[in-house]
Amino acid sequence: MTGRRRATHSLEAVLAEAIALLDEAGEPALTFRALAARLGGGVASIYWYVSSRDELLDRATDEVMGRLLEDTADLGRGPDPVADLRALSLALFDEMRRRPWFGTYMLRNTGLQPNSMLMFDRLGQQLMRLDLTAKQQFHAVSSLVNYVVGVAADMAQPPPQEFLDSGMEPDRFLAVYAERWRALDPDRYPFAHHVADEFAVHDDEEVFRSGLDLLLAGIRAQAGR
Amino acid sequence: MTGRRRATHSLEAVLAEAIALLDEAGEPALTFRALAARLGGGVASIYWYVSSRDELLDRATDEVMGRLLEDTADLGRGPDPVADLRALSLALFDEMRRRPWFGTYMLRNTGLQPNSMLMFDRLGQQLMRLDLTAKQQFHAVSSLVNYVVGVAADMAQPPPQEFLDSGMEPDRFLAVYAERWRALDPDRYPFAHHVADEFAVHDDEEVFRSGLDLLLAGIRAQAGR
DNA sequence: TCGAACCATAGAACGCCGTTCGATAGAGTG
DNA sequence: CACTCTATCGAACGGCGTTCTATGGTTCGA
Repeated sequence: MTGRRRATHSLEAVLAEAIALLDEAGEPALTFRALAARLGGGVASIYWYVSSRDELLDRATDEVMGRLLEDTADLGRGPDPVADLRALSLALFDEMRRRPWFGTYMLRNTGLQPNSMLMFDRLGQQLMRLDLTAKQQFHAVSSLVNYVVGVAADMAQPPPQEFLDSGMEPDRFLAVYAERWRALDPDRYPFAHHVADEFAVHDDEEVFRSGLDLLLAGIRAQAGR
Repeated sequence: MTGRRRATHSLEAVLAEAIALLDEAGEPALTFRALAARLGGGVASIYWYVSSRDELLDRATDEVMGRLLEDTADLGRGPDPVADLRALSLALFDEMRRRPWFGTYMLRNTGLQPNSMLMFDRLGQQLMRLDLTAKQQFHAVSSLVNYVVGVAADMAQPPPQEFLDSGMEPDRFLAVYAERWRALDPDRYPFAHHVADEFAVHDDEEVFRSGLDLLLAGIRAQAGR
């Protein structure tokens, strides 16, 4: 009944607001001060739930991965393991495009988050259905995960400051870059000229898929089917 | 003849010391204060040569890429374009393993550094020797570069703090992780158990090569040779 | 030889960050 | 009611990138 003088939090609320902050403005926007302001409390309170910024990012990442696992729970039971591998990879990639910070942090994370490990295992389980040695399976999953995470992290980079400042639409953005490719010395950069038109109209997801399919084709060939 | 009262720098010296700092202690170690101390001058002086920390990293990265281009100038004239592609990719990967910060920054960098662009073009020139459409060529190079940079960045992550603190040798490190895999619930993590032994003895470079060869096999198949 | 113009250097400060410390409000318990 | 334990918070610390302003040192025309 007396007016509340102090805010009250919970780990769930902290993670939820942290993820919201990350989604809205990217990784650099997640500061303890911004987070505290959102929670309506003081900075130091957050340390009750989380012992460092790194752990906060860790937990946020694992939380998102957990949701992704739920959303894709049905993938992995199809007749063709390679098709399941593809579907899972695409789901992962989609999430990383939706949340650039997610992919970037996956890359940094070397630890053993429960849900990331579960995702790794689900991919591996598909490989176990193929006729490959354990070593081949391990290599295949590693390559695949590294490819997905690496490419997603790469493509998730925000456009340089100069474009954010100019308020240009993202579509024009590619065109401007293609123009720069064409402006290069053709003798030194023959390939850039050769593919400038492709670059100008390319779709990141399609590029991702084409590399993914190259990898999957290789895996399929190794397994002899 | 009179004692020098002020330090004197140059862009070359700034870049050289910055690279030395990065090589010795990684990206976080590159601070303007540490760099100024090395150069024997004040912090603000560095801004005469470079307008921000980002530009400093940019220039350092491009400098390293320039040297790498020189060192590998002979690659790219062999009879088999795919073999050249492979050799270039391995050279890139090696450099990124030697300099973790280099790979990590390549990932972040979306801009148009002259030497990175040259490397991209040299890879692309190999693709031009294959019988593929421009679109296929563009996709293939993108996939390849993304794979190399992504995987290298992933593998370049330093071991977690707990290991640095414990003073454990890097070899034991893998073994400890493998032990953790084995300690997981076998019903929830069947694949982790299945490949724990492989993981315990794996070699990052071999894993990289196996994925690279999957990609290259796919490209070769596309080109019909 | 002098002084103006310019290049390069640097000290000090600003604002932001993650993190720590100590105080304390409020809920639960006898 | 007193005691304990949980959770909250204001204030401060040290380090960071960056900026401002002053000034040392050099060059060069008159």
